[in-house]
Amino acid sequence: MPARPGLDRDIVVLAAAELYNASGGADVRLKDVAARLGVKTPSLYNHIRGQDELLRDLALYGAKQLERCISKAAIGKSGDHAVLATARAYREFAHQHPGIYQLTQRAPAPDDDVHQAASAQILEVLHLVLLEYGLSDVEEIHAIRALRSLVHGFVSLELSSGFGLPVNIDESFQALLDMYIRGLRRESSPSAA
Amino acid sequence: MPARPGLDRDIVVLAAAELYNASGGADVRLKDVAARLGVKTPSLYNHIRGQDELLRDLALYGAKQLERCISKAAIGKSGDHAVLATARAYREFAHQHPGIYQLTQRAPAPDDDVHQAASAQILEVLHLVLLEYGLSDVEEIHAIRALRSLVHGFVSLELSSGFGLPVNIDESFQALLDMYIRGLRRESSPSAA
DNA sequence: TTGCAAAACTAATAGTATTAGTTTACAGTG
DNA sequence: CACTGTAAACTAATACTATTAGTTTTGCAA
Repeated sequence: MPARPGLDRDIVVLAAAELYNASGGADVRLKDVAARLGVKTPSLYNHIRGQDELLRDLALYGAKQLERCISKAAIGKSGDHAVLATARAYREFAHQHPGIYQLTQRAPAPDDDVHQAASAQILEVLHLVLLEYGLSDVEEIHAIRALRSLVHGFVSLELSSGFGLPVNIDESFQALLDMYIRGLRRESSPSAA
Repeated sequence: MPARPGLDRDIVVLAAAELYNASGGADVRLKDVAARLGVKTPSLYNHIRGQDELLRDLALYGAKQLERCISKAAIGKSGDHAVLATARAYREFAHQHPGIYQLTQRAPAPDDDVHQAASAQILEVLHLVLLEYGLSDVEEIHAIRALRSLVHGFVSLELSSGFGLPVNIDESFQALLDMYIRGLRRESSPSAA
């Protein structure tokens, strides 16, 4: 005689998200998700199609959260301050949601318009942040790719304990961003601002 | 009546490596590895302890290969040329061995001295490449972390199809390295070399 | 030639995802 | 207030993979 927990898809995704974050990116089994919700594994299938779809849902959920997070950080700021704030918010998001962050790195399926759009939103934020540097289209593409590479690479190494010493990591990140910003300025004003 | 293929650990690891690269980083099952070697799955256990150890062996194998690859690229070069060559070799390695490259990102277990040493070797190469910039210890730590972040981030996004447009990716990478090198020089000689 | 050790095999176990089919709880209707 | 249909839980069953146990075969060495 099952008491009805009143699940729905969002609740399942949220529970999975918490488990992923708690485990720092390791495998999470449907069994564990079900257990956390006080339910047997097959019951999840009333709300999700399966494991693959759940991972996609988590990636989408993460992308939306990440986008909101960096957007808010950049509100009311401009130029270098906006770039710094965005990058820091990005890194902080990865720290606070390590499991979900890693899932957001899965590329959306080519035919998954919703997920594609969510990814594009993140790029849009970076575009807006870089607007006032007055870069050409091509320069901006390079600049966005550079920023993403920089920040993702740093965060990714950091999360996988790639940096041996725990000290000075914040400083390293800051130094990296300083370098990026100097590079930006150089492109935007050949005569040095 | 089994004909003996004459396997050993290295052959198993190599076969797995090829499968990982061919699949671009997706899951590879012991079943597949066994099949490629013309053997039943349990026979693999005569040579490896299990899946986990195989992954660790692959990561180690990859780390050694990567180290050799970037070392060779930097031989006979100095300064900016050495940095560029190293970064390009790193990226090229990831292109040519996408599956193994991703496995090399798994952090070695703290008590796995051999694997730890192989990872350290890679850092050692970067250290040597940066030597002649005359950085302080702290500056060098930042510079190494920056370079790793940069290159790994770029390659990682690239491999996961993170960059929408296939055009100009080489240029983006070059622009990123140019930025890094300018940053390096600035630190090494405040009065501009 | 014989015997031993390594390395293959088959058979069996365990864990997870998934599907099929059954049952129960709740919401809306008479 | 009883009745019924549906959604969502359950149990049971299937498939796939990793792993272990125990058996057999091969090839080398005495």
